[in-house]
Amino acid sequence: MRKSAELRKAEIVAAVLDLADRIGPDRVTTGAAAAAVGVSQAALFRHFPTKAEMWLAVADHVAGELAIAWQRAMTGTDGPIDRVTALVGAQLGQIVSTPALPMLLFSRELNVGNEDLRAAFRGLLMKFQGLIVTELARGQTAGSLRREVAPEDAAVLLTSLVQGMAIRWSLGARNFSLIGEGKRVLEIQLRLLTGKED
Amino acid sequence: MRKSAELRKAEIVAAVLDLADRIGPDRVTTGAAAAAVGVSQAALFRHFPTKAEMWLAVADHVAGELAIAWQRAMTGTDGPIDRVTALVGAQLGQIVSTPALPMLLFSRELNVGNEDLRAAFRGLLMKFQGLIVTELARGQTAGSLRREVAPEDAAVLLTSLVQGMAIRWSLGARNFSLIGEGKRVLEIQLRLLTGKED
DNA sequence: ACCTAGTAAGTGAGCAATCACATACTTAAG
DNA sequence: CTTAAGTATGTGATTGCTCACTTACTAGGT
Repeated sequence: MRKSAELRKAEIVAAVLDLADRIGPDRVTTGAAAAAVGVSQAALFRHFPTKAEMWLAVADHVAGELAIAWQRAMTGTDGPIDRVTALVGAQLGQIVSTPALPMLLFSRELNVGNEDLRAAFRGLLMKFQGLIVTELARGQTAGSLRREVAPEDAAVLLTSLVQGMAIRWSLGARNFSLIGEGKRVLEIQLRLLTGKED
Repeated sequence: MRKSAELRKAEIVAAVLDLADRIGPDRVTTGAAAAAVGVSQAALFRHFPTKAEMWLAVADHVAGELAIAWQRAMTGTDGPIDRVTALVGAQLGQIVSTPALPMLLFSRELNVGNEDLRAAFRGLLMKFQGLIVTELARGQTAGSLRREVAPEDAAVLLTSLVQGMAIRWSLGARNFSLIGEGKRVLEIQLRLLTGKED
């Protein structure tokens, strides 16, 4: 069947993400992606000049989805601590709906000899970290975060938590709710950071 | 030059780990590993029947090194909190001396269709987690860990910290001292967990 | 008529694994 | 102590396979 290029590209990107989750990013071949979409392998190269460009499109898509989720988290909440909770929740939600995300971020496979892609993903991580630091700093001046912990260090603890939970979920046959468990542990960490004993 | 099989195997394992770090585990070909050792590609199959068996030997080596490091951490310290510090420090040290470790542990590439290897690495993670939980539980009965945090949850926070720092170090061109920064952030987290304000 | 999305059939490169053969060590007999 | 047989480690060439990417050609939409 013939479809518009835009639609096909989106289909391909979705298929690549799905395959990356199931078999690992580096095992995603052009043939496998094409078969998942239902076209010939050669058809892929109508839409992307090289496989590397295809991955860049995937990165673009992921970056867009993350930006939307972060935006929603920021506008839907008041107060720094609530915002941090929402940001972490958004991140966990994105991981659940795009389970290949941790592997894409953490596997060097894709990034070796693909500097653009590497930079794209690193930029995403740093942006998230930056949002968290900003909110924590705001929280500290408002008195809701312990004074003796630097916002940067607290942000490291929180982003590590997301990564740790994601990896645990990814490796461990996904036998628990990432969002549920993540939020539970996040609350523990936030209680430690705010000093509240509620 | 001719060498004993034992020596060669060790050389190959070391070369594989080095290559895995530099180009990514999945890009380690038998040819590349052989070249790194200085023998022909065919020679590899004198020492390992298949490439998969070669990776199992790598896993064995890594597991041995980790076990030694943990053992040293446990016997060299008294008191639960010091032991946790030493265990985390040992883990960070192993990552520095075997930088491919996080990728091996967290990348699904190698593990898909290689269930033995996957099980080997997952077992290592669980063993580490178990050691931490045990020490934290001991610390809690001794009163040095806050009562309201379950040892399992605290262990998740601590192992996540290791993973988060390792990933940050791995992605970020290694432009900081993993051990130095890791221990600094670990101390912050431990202060939060113990409730000590020293 | 003309572009656009598609295809079938390649091409060359890189891969794990095999094979026939070579050369260094080990061991046991004379 | 020498030497011949046997074994352990190594090699170059090759095989069968998969991959990204190309080329020549085709059909649907406007």
